[in-house]
Amino acid sequence: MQNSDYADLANFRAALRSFQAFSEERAAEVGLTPQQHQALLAIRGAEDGEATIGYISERLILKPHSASELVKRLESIGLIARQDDLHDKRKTVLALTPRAEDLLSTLSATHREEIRRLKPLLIELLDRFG
Amino acid sequence: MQNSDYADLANFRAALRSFQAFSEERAAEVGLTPQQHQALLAIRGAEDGEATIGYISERLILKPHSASELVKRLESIGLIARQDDLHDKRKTVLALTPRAEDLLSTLSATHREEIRRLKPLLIELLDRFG
DNA sequence: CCGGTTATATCGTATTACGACATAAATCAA
DNA sequence: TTGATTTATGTCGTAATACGATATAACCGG
Repeated sequence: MQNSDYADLANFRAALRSFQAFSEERAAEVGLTPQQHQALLAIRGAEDGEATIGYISERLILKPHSASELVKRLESIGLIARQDDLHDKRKTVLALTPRAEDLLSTLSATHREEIRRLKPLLIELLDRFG
Repeated sequence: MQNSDYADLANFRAALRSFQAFSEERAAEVGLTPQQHQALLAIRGAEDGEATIGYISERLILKPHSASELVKRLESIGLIARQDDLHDKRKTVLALTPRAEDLLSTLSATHREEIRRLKPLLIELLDRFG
């Protein structure tokens, strides 16, 4: 392992952090935490009826009860609506409220731009790993 | 903005989270938090004399006083050594202890493997953004 | 219909990044 | 040089949040 290998790793991590920092700022501008933003995105990107607490838990890699708390907060600020699953009454299917749709639409547009902007750098950094 | 655009974003974020989860697990296995691991990596990847509190702050995108606290914790568990900067007495130059070197060496090898493994997926996901 | 599993929820706790604030050293202006 | 400003680092109290432990209801196989 050479010095440059460590530098490659450090640079890759710094690029990821840069993206996260960007994302966190945009989210904060509309009053969301990063987790809240990504939960909304996970729900919006899911198939119909697929978005449950357990699904959020898988996609955000959280323990189910942590996802439960995250969803509770989102519901309390009016960004998520729950409806019982008809076939499995243990489950709660989640949907975005219109306001959440609006917020996420704006966030997603700027995020797509930022990812396009970072793409060449990320690919270059990835290529360092052979 | 189409459904697939949201799915692209959600899938990209999920891939990043997957990498972070991997990294967090490896770090935890050797008794480090993700931040501690990345601070060590930042120091190891820096040029000679470049690794200061302020440098950590920039690379990990933390407020300087948060980096100060992070470094304090690393010092207290014997992974970082401080030495005063000769030319600017405000600064503290940071160096890894031998034990930190060992830990980071192991972590870095597995991380390089994981990045190589994830590379095709990440590039495919990035390509969805045009 | 009973034991085991799954999905979700509650509560107390530990961690940690932050804001507000502080200090010392460097730098710059007059 | 002096005085003001900026830079680098540090301390303290606070807020946010993910977790472990634990709980409950619903589902499922035999």
